[in-house]
Amino acid sequence: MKQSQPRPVAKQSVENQTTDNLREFILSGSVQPGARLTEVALADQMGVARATLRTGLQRLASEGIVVQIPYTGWQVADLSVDDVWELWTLRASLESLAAKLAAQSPDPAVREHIANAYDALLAACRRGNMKKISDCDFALHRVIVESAGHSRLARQYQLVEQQVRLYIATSNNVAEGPDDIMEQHRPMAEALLAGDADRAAHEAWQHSESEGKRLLAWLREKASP
Amino acid sequence: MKQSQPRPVAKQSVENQTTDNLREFILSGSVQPGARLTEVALADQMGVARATLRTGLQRLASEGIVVQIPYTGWQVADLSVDDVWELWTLRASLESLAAKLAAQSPDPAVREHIANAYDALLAACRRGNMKKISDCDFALHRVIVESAGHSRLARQYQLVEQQVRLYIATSNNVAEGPDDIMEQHRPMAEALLAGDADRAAHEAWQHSESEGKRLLAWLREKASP
DNA sequence: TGGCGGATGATTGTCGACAATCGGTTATCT
DNA sequence: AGATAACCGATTGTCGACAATCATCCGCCA
Repeated sequence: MKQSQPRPVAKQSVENQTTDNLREFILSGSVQPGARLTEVALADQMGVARATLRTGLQRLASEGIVVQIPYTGWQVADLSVDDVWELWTLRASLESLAAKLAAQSPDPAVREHIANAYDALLAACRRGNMKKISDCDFALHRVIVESAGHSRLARQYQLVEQQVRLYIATSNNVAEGPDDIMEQHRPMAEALLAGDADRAAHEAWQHSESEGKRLLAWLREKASP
Repeated sequence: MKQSQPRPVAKQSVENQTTDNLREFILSGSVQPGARLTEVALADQMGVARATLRTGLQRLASEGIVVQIPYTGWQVADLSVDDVWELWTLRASLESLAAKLAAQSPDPAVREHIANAYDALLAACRRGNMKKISDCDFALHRVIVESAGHSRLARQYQLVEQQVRLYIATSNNVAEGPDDIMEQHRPMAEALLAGDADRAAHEAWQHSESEGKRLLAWLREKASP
């Protein structure tokens, strides 16, 4: 019986806990991009010393989530349209590399995981449940990145995703129909399942690029009413 | 007369100075990969409080230059062959994106800067001065990355370069002849100067990949005598 | 009234001291 | 003699206090 054992303690320094909690707080959309954060208030709210909190803030600054204003305060990063373009092109480049490496992988489990994730996306699209589609879309991308077997790539991808999430959590994303989503993912998924590395890289780039272009067009339209 | 004015003070916090000095110290090869660093000794040597030094170490940890061992000490990052592969593939992907964006740039100055840097590399190769060749090779790559007009890309490229430099500064790099270096850079440079974005991206990837493969082969041979 | 300089409050930057943890050594038990 | 537990020194983790900086406000002068 599992209940006969106490739960193991997940040891984590206060610095790391503080950093993780702060990151989650910001990425959850609880504060707006551009919002000012002060060490004194946050340290008080989080029940830690200010120096401990500074470690967290500096970590989040290196992740691009906050910006340090010396002697004045900190701000939640506010992404311009150019910033979004940079993040999206970077993400596309990383996805392209991930797709190439995943397609090259000799491990049959890789092919299987990607096929399962793609099938789940197709099933969600046929059911038309947009929340489920979004989840499966995200899951497919994550499986591809994890299948690349490249820890730095996965880490960079996560950092870029975080920053994109910071922006999108405070904006309504452009909605798309299930048929479009299926069609967009088909060439990339086929290349991946066929083990065609160059085509997988190319199609992953095309997919990300078209997605990014649509988002940028929407942002520009929103910025000029 | 310039001498009639005192030199302006470059204001920089002690935290940032400490971080920069520490980074330079490590990247200069003064300490070996895997070497243990302690906060007490470094803070004493650098004449700052330990907490100030911690800021620097944590920053360098996020850059991949040092590794934190909780309650024990810090280590200069020691790159395995797999690490080098990861850094090299990441670098190739970033260079490929930079080449694509630079080739797409409508600004004629971009074309001119790349042409100048390529000409300098060719001239150095004809003279056969290996130090000069190395400098021009590096300069060409840097011009391409800067020409992409993508600050995050430039930043990521620099971070990857730093880590590669950490490793190579302590190893003898594989020497290559001037003719080979000229030949390797020709397809990429031609595509860039022709404004052919897709070919520039492809050739940049090919160039970086072949360079990385040769380094990895050399490392694997060195690891098994 | 407008501009400039100084003061002030709010914040961050830096410091040294105390608390927590780890790895190695020594002592004790079987 | 080998295994285990306790101890200890060296280090990092965390804290609160003092120092430095910035932006804003107020007062003064032309």
